[in-house]
Amino acid sequence: MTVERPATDEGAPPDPGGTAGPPRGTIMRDVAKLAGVSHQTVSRVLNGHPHVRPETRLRVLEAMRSLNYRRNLTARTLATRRSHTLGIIGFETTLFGPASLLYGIEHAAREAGYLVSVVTVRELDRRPVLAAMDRLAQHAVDGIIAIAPKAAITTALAQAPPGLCRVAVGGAGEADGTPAVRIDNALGARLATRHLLDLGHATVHHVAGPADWPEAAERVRGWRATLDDAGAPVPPVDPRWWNAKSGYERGRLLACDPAVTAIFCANDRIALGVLRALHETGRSVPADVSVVGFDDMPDSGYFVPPLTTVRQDFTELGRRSIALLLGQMRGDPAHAGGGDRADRVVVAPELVVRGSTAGPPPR
Amino acid sequence: MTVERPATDEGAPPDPGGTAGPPRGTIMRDVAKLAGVSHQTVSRVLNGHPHVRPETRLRVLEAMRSLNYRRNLTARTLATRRSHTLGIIGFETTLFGPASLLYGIEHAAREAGYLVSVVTVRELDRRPVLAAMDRLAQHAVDGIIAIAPKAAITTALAQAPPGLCRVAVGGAGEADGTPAVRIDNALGARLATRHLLDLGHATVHHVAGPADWPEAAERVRGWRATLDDAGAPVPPVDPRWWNAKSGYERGRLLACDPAVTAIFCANDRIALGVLRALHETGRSVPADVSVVGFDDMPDSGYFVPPLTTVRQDFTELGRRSIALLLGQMRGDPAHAGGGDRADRVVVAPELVVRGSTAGPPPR
DNA sequence: GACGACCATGTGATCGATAACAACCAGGAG
DNA sequence: CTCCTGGTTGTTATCGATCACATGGTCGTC
Repeated sequence: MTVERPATDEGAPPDPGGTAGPPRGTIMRDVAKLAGVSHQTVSRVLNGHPHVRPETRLRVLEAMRSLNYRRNLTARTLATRRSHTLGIIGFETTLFGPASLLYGIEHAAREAGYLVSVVTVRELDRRPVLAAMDRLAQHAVDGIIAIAPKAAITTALAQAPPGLCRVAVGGAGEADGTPAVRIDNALGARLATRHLLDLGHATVHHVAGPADWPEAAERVRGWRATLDDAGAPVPPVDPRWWNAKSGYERGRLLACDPAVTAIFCANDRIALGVLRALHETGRSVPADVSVVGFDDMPDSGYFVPPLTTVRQDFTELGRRSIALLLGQMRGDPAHAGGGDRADRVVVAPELVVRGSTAGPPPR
Repeated sequence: MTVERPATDEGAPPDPGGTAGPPRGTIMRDVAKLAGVSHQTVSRVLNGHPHVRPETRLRVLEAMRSLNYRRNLTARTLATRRSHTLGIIGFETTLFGPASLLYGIEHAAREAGYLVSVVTVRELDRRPVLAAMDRLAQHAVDGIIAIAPKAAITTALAQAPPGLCRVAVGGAGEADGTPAVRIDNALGARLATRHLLDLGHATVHHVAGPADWPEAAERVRGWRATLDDAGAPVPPVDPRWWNAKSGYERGRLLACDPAVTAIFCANDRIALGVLRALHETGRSVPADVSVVGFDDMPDSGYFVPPLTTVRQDFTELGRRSIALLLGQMRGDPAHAGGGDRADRVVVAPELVVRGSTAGPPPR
């Protein structure tokens, strides 16, 4: 029977992969030959199929080890149509939030046995997002996760090549058929605003992020709703970019108004600018004015003073988005998308109280 | 001759890719059939080979367009052994520096026609780095770029699977055979220290980064050399982690010593902590103490006061590392590695003077 | 003792491209 | 007119895995 015969007979082909020639890596056939089995049996061992005699399995494993065999994932992908690679479309990935998201996603993907390929887009138009998806699709990714802070990305996602699973993470998760994972921005804004009102402030001013970013809009919404609920007046907002410069400029104006005693900023960078503006105009924080941020960047605790802020758990966000994507790929109906509720994951943020908030100054 | 015959004869196979069946994408054969040529001719058109009649080429292109054909890169990779994918091994990619590097690398790679796959490692031991390389190698990347701030990564890189090109970016570029791209950290430190000395300070204190990070060590070296050259005393250093907490703790100590009038910090985050410590102890910046950072993070210009710092051009760094890697892959001898000098690219940083530096206080 | 079920394994086709080689055609040299 | 050369195209093997199916044993059963 075949098991007993030595590994070197078999009609004696003229040793094509012999000693000469370019150093081609060891392949399944080499392992099979050494173990005295067929390549198919090697494949079975590799994929953990049942119906392989333990003794045979050991012999194959031993052969793989001694030849230092690694399977060629390209060939596997071609045959199975599954690349075990996920595509990530990123935007502004040098910022702390997106970078953290990327980090969390990569980690979760690896644990699930996937490699991630990253494409960053510089503008949030439909065109470059479609191009990115196309590129990823050509590279045969099994699914796509888009870091999608603006609606343009999400709508572009809906036009993905059919059959390619996708998930949007971040943004506001507008319902347009693409499963999404996001932070509850409105809740975060409520927590911040509530905190300030509870400290006794008559109202809370807000330095908002860009108006066309759903995340910024949601934070405005949560802030306004909380003020309304409390019967507090709602000051005007003037949306700006997510950086310290915006906070500084807006802060200089707010600082002139002695009625301003509490400011909720759309993110920590804006808060940094606001803090500097207040400092420069001689308004002390938190004695004269309280400030709250959003994100909990790594060093927010070392601003002057340490910043009270709303923490987003980006790692969790990454984990949840991978889970959602994999569920969808598995055909799990709970994640199928399209109107059902399980395809909208919302993660709760958390208020971190530090030294930049206190009660209003006595009048 | 074959060109004239309609696309539908050819022994009439029973329309295998017809209307029924699973929606398999269009492949080269479909295009070939529609254009009335062989699949090989389609391949020639796709790869821009000469010796294709212009008329034929147009017919093929037209067929590709009308079928919305996209070539299967997996099959191409299997046949050519080139995946047009690069592997990136990242460390601490949520920090501004590495995140920017990643961004720059991805951009440059895309322009060169490559996709990037990212693996982040959590510890800088040899083991996880080797595992990361292994994973990337299995996915058939054409080359590897490692964001390599510590020596452990670089030495691990040297053990990469033979034949796999690699480049280290960041770190200090220790000569161990791996081509490397890096910032001239010593020069950056010199610029900062020189700037402070030129302002009239008797000496410059330094809050260093972790001792086992070559980048931190190089900055210490540049700082010390500059002091030596000027005949200034060299205060002791106490290496710490790259965050604001370190700067704060060290800053509290330095603030107690009235002789301290100038502090050079190993990065902007440390500088943030130092600024806070000085502020809390009532030492004014820059009137009493001058502070310089390193990195030029996005909001350093909005610290209190705006931070004078050393700017690293991460985008350029990414561009250069891709260029080096591609040159090496091309077999270009100028980039071959192994003792020759062209495989050590050093990028010069730049001093950005803002409001945190001034002359020493009058005694 | 013949039959079928089931385990263990091998054989050949297939995934979708590229590479190597052969075939056909036209035109110029001898 | 024949031969040779080189542009244009087709045919077949190949990359390295998986998948579908066939095959040859072992075992229990009637």
